[in-house]
Amino acid sequence: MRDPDKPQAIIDAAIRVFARNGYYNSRVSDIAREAGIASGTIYLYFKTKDDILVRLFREKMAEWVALVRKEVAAERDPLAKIRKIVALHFRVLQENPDLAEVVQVELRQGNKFFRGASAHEVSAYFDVIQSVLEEGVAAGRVRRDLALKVATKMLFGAMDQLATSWVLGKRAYRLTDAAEPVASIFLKGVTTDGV
Amino acid sequence: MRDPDKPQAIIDAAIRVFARNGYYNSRVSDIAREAGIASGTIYLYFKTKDDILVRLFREKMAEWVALVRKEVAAERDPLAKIRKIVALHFRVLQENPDLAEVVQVELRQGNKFFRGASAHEVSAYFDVIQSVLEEGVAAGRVRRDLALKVATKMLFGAMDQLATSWVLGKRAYRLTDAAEPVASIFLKGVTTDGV
DNA sequence: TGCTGATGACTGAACCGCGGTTCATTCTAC
DNA sequence: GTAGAATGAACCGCGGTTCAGTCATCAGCA
Repeated sequence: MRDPDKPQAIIDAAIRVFARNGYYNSRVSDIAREAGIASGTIYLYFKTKDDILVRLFREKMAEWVALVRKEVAAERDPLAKIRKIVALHFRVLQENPDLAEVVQVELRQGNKFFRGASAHEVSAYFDVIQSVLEEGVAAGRVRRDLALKVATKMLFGAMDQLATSWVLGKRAYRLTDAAEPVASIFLKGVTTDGV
Repeated sequence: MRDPDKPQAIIDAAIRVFARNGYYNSRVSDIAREAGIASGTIYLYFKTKDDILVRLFREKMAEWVALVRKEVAAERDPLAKIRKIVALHFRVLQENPDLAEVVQVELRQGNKFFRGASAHEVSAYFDVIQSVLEEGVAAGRVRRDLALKVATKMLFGAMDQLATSWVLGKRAYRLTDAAEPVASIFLKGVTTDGV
């Protein structure tokens, strides 16, 4: 019987290897060595090299969205939910530097991901953000005339850029320190005035 | 004598080819065909395939920053300058769809660009944004306690994400329509209150 | 003006290294 | 003994790069 833990082990090895060398500069044999198996074995569990990256991303993104959903549900106040999302976004990346490297830098290869295989997973994350903003509008805490889709993309883009800068800057500071200012600036931008 | 227009022609051809097929799926011979020359000729003007992408990006980014600097200088009010930057950012991309495709999707390959060759050009753009925010603080229009670097990255990230979504969504709407909401939300987030 | 040789841009077929993938063989567990 | 998981050397297609040959241009000369 095929080892059910092996795909996971391969994905974990791939994250380390891609973080170190980048996707295009990593050989399948490098991943195999990192995982302590033969290169041919990888093809028992993954169709192609691309398939490793796609499944890596899908798996991590699904975990991420599930975590965010859970934490957001535990919060009452819509504005606190936004703060929670930002804090979580930065905390997950800070605590998983290899994953951060792959997600922020390597995973932007061509169309393949954001346009292709994982569009669904990414838009699930957008949906979470947008729902929270909708709640905020319903509760009268967020401007009723807010362009929701634009605001959603802005928040994601802002977090994403902070994360990318942090990764490219060799993680020289604590990303989580940016959570408070990011959330504050964004919230000031979208909330109703006299509150 | 070497044709001084040829590098430009090659870069323009490369933009079209990369926009169509992506960087890694484009052969040097594809670029040559698009430019109407032989593949070997490219190596008279460019050291390697990577060199094409690096110089393409540097050239376009330098043009971009120069344009933004000029337009910003023509404006007095710091807040109007921010609005100008956002409008320009979106307008340039909207008017150059092939360039937009390359910049938003293809140019994110691995470390090579944002970490490597073109870090300087990118940070010049960041500097423009940050200077404007500083002016705003000096003029009392922007909150004095604003985390400038964070706000700068947030604005860039927000614009970048809107642009990326627009490109990935096959440019189904007018990107410039997003300029007003993006600028308004951002400005509401960073300006001093009672103004 | 027409001829000639030199210069160097241009060409594109062929080369060659790389690395993803395969598969004949070996190993392991039951 | 057997099924099927694992191995890893070898295969092979791809495409970036090279370079020997071709062609265009022009200065010098009769």
